[in-house]
Amino acid sequence: MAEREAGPRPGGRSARVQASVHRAVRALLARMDRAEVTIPLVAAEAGVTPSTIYRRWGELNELLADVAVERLRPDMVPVETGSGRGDLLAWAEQYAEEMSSGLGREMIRDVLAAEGAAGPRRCCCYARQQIAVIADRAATRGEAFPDLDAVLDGVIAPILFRILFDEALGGERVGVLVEGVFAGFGRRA
Amino acid sequence: MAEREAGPRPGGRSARVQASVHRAVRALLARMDRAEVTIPLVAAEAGVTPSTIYRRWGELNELLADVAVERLRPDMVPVETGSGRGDLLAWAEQYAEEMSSGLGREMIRDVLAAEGAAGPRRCCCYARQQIAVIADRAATRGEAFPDLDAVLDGVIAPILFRILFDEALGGERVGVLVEGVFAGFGRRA
DNA sequence: GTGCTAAAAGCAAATTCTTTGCGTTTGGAG
DNA sequence: CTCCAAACGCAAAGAATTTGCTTTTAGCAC
Repeated sequence: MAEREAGPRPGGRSARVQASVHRAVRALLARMDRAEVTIPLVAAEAGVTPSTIYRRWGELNELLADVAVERLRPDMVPVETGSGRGDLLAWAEQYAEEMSSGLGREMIRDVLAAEGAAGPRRCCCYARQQIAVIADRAATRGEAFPDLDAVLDGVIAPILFRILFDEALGGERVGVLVEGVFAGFGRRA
Repeated sequence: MAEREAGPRPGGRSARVQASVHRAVRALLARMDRAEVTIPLVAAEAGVTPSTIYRRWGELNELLADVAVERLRPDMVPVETGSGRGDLLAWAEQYAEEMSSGLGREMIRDVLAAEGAAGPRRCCCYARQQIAVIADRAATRGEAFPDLDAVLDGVIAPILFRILFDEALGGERVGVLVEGVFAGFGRRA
């Protein structure tokens, strides 16, 4: 946890530019189609020159991915329901809903479209961390809770797979996935 | 199944142009980095003018996605091993390996990066069809075989999720996934 | 076959985006 | 305070994208 975001020391000029560019991207994304957003537009909105953005991010995809990863970072701890299973179900349902929205889907695609695997990895980490919180709480209560990877494969993976490749899963289907993971416990290496 | 690919009547000029553009894309992709491929380059390689490509595909992403979907179409029936479980395992292992390769991963990302959900849907259909073949064979033999969606969620989804967001799964892990799907039978609605 | 038509391709100019060299500003370190 | 390296602005050069117009082509009716 040495790095914060993609920016250097906080407070410097560099950080201010990054912040205003990110803000500009969010503003543009809110009022126009993603296909119409261009770097010169973002630059104008942010009050910087295009070359600044080109030098820092290289291309639009990288910038959009950068912004998307930041927006995908969870901003609250999973709600507590009394049981690990309940926590996971509640969290997974909310996760599925957020990611299924038009904006959510676009952000995932932006993250995947960027070069390198850093962005996707970080998104994976976000989910993993949230689940770890739930798992820790369950352990504290003395409950059994499935392996982290089992949850990733059994719940997160299908949710994202359906959003990306097929049709978003409804809440009941998410519930079935959670049940499945809890039913299939000790089978994993 | 009224449409063939993305092209109009076969044999026309339109189809010839599409074929040569696709060929050009594959040729360029084979000898340079994807980031260096541009529409003017493809046009030159294909012997057409850039505006032809712009009018037909709009942007590079769409063209790359178009080519990628075609390349992702399975070109053979799943190998027969004697049991549904064996068939599925063999097929899933090969699928995971193909998709994990640098080229495979790039093609998936290209498909996802394009506008609209048609490309990803088609990829999903390809996998579904292949699994359906295996399931049908199993049914003919009188074997029990898990639900198609269970296989998609339990095997395909984790494979693709790991490739896209984390680290590709090894063959053993694929085997575990297949086992899991067979172990978790009638639980699904 | 001949001529007609609509769809698609070519061409080229206009526009917009991207890259790059160079000078200036800025925040931090000595 | 002074210096330095990193980052930014500016502007010109280079590429890509869009677009109006013309030409070609394949299919169809006669």
